[in-house]
Amino acid sequence: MEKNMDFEQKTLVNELMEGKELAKQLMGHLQPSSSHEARDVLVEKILSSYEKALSVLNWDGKSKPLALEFSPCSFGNTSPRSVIIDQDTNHRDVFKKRKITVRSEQVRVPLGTGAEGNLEDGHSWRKYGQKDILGANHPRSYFRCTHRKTQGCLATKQVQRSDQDPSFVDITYKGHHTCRRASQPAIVASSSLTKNNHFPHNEVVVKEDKIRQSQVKPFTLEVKTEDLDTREDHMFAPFSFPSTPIESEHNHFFSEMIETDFAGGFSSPFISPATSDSAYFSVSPCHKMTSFGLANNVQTPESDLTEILSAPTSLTNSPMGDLDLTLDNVDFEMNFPFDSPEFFS
DNA sequence: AAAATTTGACCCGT
DNA sequence: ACGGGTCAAATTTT
Repeated sequence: MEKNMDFEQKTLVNELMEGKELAKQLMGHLQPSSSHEARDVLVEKILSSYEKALSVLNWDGKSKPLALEFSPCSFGNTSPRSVIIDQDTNHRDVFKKRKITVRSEQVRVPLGTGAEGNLEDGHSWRKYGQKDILGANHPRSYFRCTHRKTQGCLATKQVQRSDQDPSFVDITYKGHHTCRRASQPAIVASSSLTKNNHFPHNEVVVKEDKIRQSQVKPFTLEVKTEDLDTREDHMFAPFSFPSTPIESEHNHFFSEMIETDFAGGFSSPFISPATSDSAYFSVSPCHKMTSFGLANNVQTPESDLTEILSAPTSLTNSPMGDLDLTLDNVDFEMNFPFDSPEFFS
């Protein structure tokens, strides 16, 4: 059984077992005599485990919960196979090797910013392939997170020179970064943001269609979302958009975006022509900067939020004003080939 | 020596 | 069969 598990499964089981173990430890600290700090640390670790487990499933952990259905025996000592997700009317086995959907986001950045390479977008990348793409003038490069082997981080990105404007590259980020970053470029960017007063606050534009907006807003980060996956075998609930403007932290959509799609760590000071019926909301980076601990290994929505808000500053000197950031659903294979079984055994 | 990149081969879905 | 994505050996860079 264990030998047949692929990497995600091992990671998932590992994280869940870790969480279970930590919860046990927490139980031991429930007496009033036990230290508050010890409990806090354990709670943090448990949350971290859950975050990681969810991210393996490409689920952000904050969106509306799915209808989880457990078979009668699943609360006992049964294998994870008994955990079933009920999406639509089909019962689905989490560990079946089948397609699930994860989102990706696409950004267009000018050449020379560094983001097209393996740095400058907040993460380090290792190139693992290049391919000539039919109908494209330039080859597409494939990168994965440098920490794939050491930390099992599954984030990837594809970089391709734009055909329309060869001075731009299109970067498609896929998957979550589950790695912890030794250095936090986002923090550096944040501090530079405070120095750099060109952009008193950043905005995230959420739009539901591709209607063009007349006014271009410099250094607005635009997120375009589409549900591209029309297949019936969704594992997870498709995106749903709020019909009203986003209400900060209570909004599932916002946190889902931040958590899920900016894990790629792009830097996007550029903007696209916005839409006429976009929902705008602004978040003060200063506010967010004070709202979390920077030294935390755990990837929190706040840390990602900071990343998204501050990252643009690394590219803010660019004269370019256009960025299309699309947030699409793409397919992701659960049986992702992974060649380092020694990592979890 | 280790890490990163290059590149043809291979795999898999359509 | 074809095209996109990944693997992995060879090569280059650090």
